[in-house]
Amino acid sequence: MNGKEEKIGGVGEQIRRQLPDDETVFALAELFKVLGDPTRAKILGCLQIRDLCVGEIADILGMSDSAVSHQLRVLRGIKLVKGTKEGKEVKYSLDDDHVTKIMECGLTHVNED
Amino acid sequence: MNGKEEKIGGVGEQIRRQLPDDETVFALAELFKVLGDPTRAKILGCLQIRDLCVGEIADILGMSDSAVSHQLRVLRGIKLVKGTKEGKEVKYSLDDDHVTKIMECGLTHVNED
DNA sequence: TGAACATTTGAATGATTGTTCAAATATTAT
DNA sequence: ATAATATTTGAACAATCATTCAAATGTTCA
Repeated sequence: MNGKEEKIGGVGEQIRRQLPDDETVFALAELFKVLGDPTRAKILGCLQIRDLCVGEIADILGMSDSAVSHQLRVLRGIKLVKGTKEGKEVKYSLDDDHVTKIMECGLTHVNED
Repeated sequence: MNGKEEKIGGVGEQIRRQLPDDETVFALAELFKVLGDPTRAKILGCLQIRDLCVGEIADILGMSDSAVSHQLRVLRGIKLVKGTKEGKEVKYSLDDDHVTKIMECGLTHVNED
């Protein structure tokens, strides 16, 4: 025992027990990672105003349809947005209004000081 | 005009006006990006339980002191945590309780369905 | 059927990022 | 001063990621 390793039943285990399980932490981090890209944040911002199709979002943000489609796939992947086919277009919308709450929550932090 | 470019005064401009300015979007994305790493999320989880110094966090999470210190630097960078020197240790704590609110906000989304 | 439009997909590229390792700094105790 | 402990720092490496480009898929309309 050289004092560097953790003691049996030490502080480590005591606090580890109070932490959320790994699965939860990873899911939470994954959610924030997806929100943590400016392009995706902008796309979500657009969809908070109204439902839009790929081409419209690309127009608004000045990006290629392809780039937008790639990001929408990511957003769809963790159920932040959903797309429903309408003729030859696909109309995208927020999957639930939780997203809006989380982003507002973040905005309060950003807009203070 | 081949129908692919945006019309003058079209949908793009109309919606663009309602979006938060770029500066805000980038700050928001930066915040979420920092939260979007499992290690950093865990560190914040630890500090929600109680103030801790680098070595303790490394112990709890089974990581090297160096790796923890690197991430604490990132967290300090956007004022999510603050560290105060106590002897040869540095005690870290959450900079404000906003962080906890944001993470709880995210957890509600993760724990549903 | 064939042309035009909307979206998706896959590979490639350049950029960013988390961890490791070794070395540096700072504080306390002998 | 020397040794031991705690934290920080910088360079390096592998892994991840966003965008681009070209091609593929699917849908509508003539």
